[in-house]
Amino acid sequence: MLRVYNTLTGSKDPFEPLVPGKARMYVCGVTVYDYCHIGHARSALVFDVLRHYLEYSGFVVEFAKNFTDVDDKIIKRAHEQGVSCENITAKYINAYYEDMEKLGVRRATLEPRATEHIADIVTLVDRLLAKGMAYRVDGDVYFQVDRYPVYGRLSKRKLDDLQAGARVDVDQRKRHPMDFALWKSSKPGEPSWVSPWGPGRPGWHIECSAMAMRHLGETFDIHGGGMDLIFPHHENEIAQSCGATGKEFARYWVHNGFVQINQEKMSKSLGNFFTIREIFKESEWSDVVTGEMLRYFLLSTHYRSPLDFSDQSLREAKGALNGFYDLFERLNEPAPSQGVADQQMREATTRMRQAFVEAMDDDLNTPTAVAALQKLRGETNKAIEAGLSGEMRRAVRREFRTLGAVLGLLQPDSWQFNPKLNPKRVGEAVSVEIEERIETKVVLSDTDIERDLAERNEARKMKDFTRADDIRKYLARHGITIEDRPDGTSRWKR
RNA sequence: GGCGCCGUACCCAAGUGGCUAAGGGAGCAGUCUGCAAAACUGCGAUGCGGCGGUUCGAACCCGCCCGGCGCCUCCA
Repeated sequence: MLRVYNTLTGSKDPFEPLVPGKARMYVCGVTVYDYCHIGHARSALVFDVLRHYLEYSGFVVEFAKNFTDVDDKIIKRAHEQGVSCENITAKYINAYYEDMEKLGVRRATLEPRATEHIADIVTLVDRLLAKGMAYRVDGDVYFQVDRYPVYGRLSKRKLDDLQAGARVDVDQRKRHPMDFALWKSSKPGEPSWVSPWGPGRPGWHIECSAMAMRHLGETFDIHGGGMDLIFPHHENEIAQSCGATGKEFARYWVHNGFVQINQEKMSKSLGNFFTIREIFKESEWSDVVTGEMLRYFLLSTHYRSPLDFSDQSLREAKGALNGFYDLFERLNEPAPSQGVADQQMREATTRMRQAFVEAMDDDLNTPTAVAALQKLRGETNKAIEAGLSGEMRRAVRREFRTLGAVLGLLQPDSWQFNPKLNPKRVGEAVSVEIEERIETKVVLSDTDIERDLAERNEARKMKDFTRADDIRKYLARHGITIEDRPDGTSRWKR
């Protein structure tokens, strides 16, 4: 049974959904005013994996992930560029879909937008006003935090502590410094909707409460997002939701850790920011390969731990994945109908599947789950060595595909031996790091490589091994590895 | 000032009270190969930042110290 770390309780809690067999989750999506960075990628991937694993475990998953499409930053960006807010949000929603597709992150089953739920938001604010948990100041409406007695239960903070730490100028019209806006009156030129309190727009936190309740009900199972959302965003969501309904809001609060650069949080001020599209653009590998490298890298650390992004870590992910795809090539080779290692392979597969499930059950321990796949890779290679039937080979490949699918890995039939997946920037010079030196190589085209390979095989037939090895060395300098097969043919990979 | 996290081999990274401290990458040696690649076999932390303590027993619990980081303000 799956156990997830619940920020609310501070412990790994068994996942028991409200409705048996059904898992309802809401994840805070992005504010669409800029391109997504690798941190967004991590968050999106973590919850995509959680969803996959819930499905693998037999749950029907209802998964809502919102777009925040009305917000100060969007308005600012629109003003800067002299375009409408819709212009900005449409552009970055599109970019988001492109990036996520390359990462292999599926769309949520529901993708609500704040601007499409103004009526729900107004109703919710009204409820809070009626209950005396919110108050009006001019055209604004604020949530009054001291009317919600357990404010701070998610982030484990006390209102008094927060007051002491407040560093921001406090709006004097607020009754308590931590009161936050549910509804903001809009200035001229800002997006605006009619409301009982005058023209305005929703505050940041209220949209998630309204959309989650609308689509998943007043109480649902999982609410997720990045660590940084614990306070104040999720804290405020809880306060206003529970305040309005008197019921529990989300039952499990799941938060992912940050991506860092050189042990420091990524931030625009430090200039250590990598957008997803930047990484794909600069990768020397095709999008399919780069996407899988990124996923492997992001899942090789537990989702709650900080994770340091670097070129080296991506390269290591590539190296680790190569082993799997080398194995899949081997599994495709001709095999006997009876294998002496079949039985032992069957047992190893069962063992590894159990290890995989056990790891994922333990708060989505993807590093250990990946280790189980690696272990199975070793066992399979050994079994092939000993003799593995064709039928068993196909069964093992299916197993890798099934378990890999939970993590979004190991799906392509072929990888490094599939020329279609690899060539990129043909004819261009790229920098490669070889033994801590940066060298330049030219990316060869497939036809160039095939031609050289044919020439080399001619030389080999003539026993001109000097010539053959020269060609091998030449290709090696350009990052091409040749594999000679027992039948005399050769294949190559980048 | 308040709250919290991390420090495991050359690198990445599981493990959080009890069999020989997972797994990957890199490395070295061997088998195989015309040479390679891949694969296989073997090697690699007597120790888990340091020092104390609790315990029959600790990388895992407690205390102190050292080093690094996050949140308290928009942020995945």
